This record gives sequence, structure tokens and C-alpha cells, in this order.
Amino acid sequence: MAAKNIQILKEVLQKEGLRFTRQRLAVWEEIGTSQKHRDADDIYISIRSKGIKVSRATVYRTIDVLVKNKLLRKLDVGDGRSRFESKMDEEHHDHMICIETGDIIEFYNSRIEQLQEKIALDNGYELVRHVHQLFVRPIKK
Amino acid sequence: MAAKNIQILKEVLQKEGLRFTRQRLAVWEEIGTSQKHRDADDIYISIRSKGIKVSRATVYRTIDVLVKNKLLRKLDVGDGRSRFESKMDEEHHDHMICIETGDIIEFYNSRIEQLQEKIALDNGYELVRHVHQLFVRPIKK
DNA sequence: AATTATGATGAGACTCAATCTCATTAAGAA
DNA sequence: TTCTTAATGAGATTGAGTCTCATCATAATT
Repeated sequence: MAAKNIQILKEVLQKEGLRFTRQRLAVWEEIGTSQKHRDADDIYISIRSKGIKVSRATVYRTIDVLVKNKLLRKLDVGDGRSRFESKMDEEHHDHMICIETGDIIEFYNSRIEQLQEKIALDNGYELVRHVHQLFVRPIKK
Repeated sequence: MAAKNIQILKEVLQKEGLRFTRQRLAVWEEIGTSQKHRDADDIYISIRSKGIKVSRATVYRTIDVLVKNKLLRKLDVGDGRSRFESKMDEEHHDHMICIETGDIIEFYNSRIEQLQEKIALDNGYELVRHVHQLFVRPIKK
């Protein structure tokens, strides 16, 4: 992973008053280089398989820090296990989940984004974050 | 509860090849007469407090049947406990959740509903259901 | 480089919503 | 009323996620 990305992690840890450790780096690198939408145990197993010593507790704790600092996004696909995706160099998007294959497809619609802000505002609130998932089925030809 | 509503439950149970039992009726009545956005344990406790004998297992099992048959909607507000709301005589709506008070406010926007259908279709899918929640904070004056 | 204060880690216990097991009970057909 | 079979319930189990606390490692200081 690029030194630049390690620097981002270091800055976040410093901001939070946390130390830069091998384990935190391992989690950060694992998330940065891997495919998307992985669960915590997946990340844990993967780091261990590379010979780096880490515990589930540390993986969860590090993920929390990254989510809090918006380097990582927590995603609930409705099966009880949270999925995570890096927000590095990423545009905001939401997800379509295929109920037949489990595939996760990203989408973005600026009109919906605007409307969400407006709905919150009209009710006297400011929008902090949102969850928007479409559960879909392939159209049979 | 109106006899009409009991009939609806009976029809669903018949369609599913399930028996009409006191416990299933109790769950159905509890959900029909209560306020919205309740969790399973809440419903369980409330039925018990009325002197009707029921177990958590049965409450969960009955809820599953009702959700499957669209008499009930399962709602994930992000705290690990599912909430449920009756779909009887209800227009479709989504939810805003206040991150300060926990209040749940309903909203409906037809343009968003249309756009969701379109997004799915444009990707070769049909929309089966969706999850849309806005996590909001009151605007301080 | 060695010291040291303190934050980080890890093994495993724990939590809690939800599900499962299976002996017992009850629905409802005949 | 009988009888077949589904439904129920008490409690065990599951599984994601959190917590504890003895031990370890970071990094500032000397």
C-alpha cells in the first residue's frame, strides 16, 4: 500500500490520540487492498492468513475508529453481519442487493440525494447520514 | 379487534397451511392495537401482561409469518433490535430516525419511489423491496 | 540505547437478539 | 370423542459484536 495511505491512517490516529500499531496498520492495509463489502471476520481471517498476529477484538476496535473517521463505511445488507467498504477515493453511492445471487451493485442518484436533504429539512432536521438499499431480482427474459 | 381483521389472519394462515391458534391470534391483536415501531420482546411482554400464555419462540415465529405475508413490516433502525409495524390500512412510507432522541418519523416521497424503480430497471432488475432511512438531528435554533 | 508511563492487544468470557430442540399440548378433521 | 399432526414452550444454542484484564508494545524522555 502506498505510503500516502499510511499517512492518512497516521493522521486519523493522531487526531484521535491513538498509537500507530502493527495491528491497526494491518487492518487498514487489508481494507485498502481488498475487494468491497467484506465482513469483520473475513478481514480478520485474511490478516491472520498473511501471518500477522491480530485478534477479533482489535479488528472490531480498529474498524470502529475508521468508521468514525469516515475512512470506512458500514453497510447493513440485512443478514445480521455488517459489511465494510473503504471510502478512499470513492464517490458516495448506495446499494442494490440481488436477493437471488447476493450480488451487491452500487448506484448513485443525485436527485434522490437532494430529496433526502429536503425531506429532513422540511421536518426541522438536518440529514446526518442515510441508509438506502434496493432489494432486487433479475428480470427473466 | 374487529372480526374483519381476524378474518384476514385466518386467510393468511389457511394460505400457509397453518392452524389458527390462540397464540397467533394474540400476536396479531397485539400488533393491530398497539402503537408502531415495537420490538419483538415488547410485543411478547405486552401479551403476557394481558394474561395470555405465549413464548418468545411463538412470537418470533408468528411475526415471521406476518412479515412473509406482508401484514407486518420489519424495520431496522440500526440498534440491533428489529422493530415491527402493521401494514393494515397503511400507505407505504419510509422512516427518519432522530439520532438524539430516537424518535421515528415517517415520510413518503413519490419521486423517490419512482426513481428507485427506474434505477433497478436500468440495471436489469425488478425492485422487490427497499430500505430507506434518514438519520437526522434536530436543527438548533 | 535504555528507561518508563501508559495505551494497545488478545484470549476468552460475556451479551443479547434471534433461532432451534424436542417433549408436551392442542387444533380440527372425521 | 377420537386421533393425527401441527403448534407450543422452556430452555439450550447460535453468532455477531463487546468487554475484561493481565500482558505487551509504543514512543516520549533521558
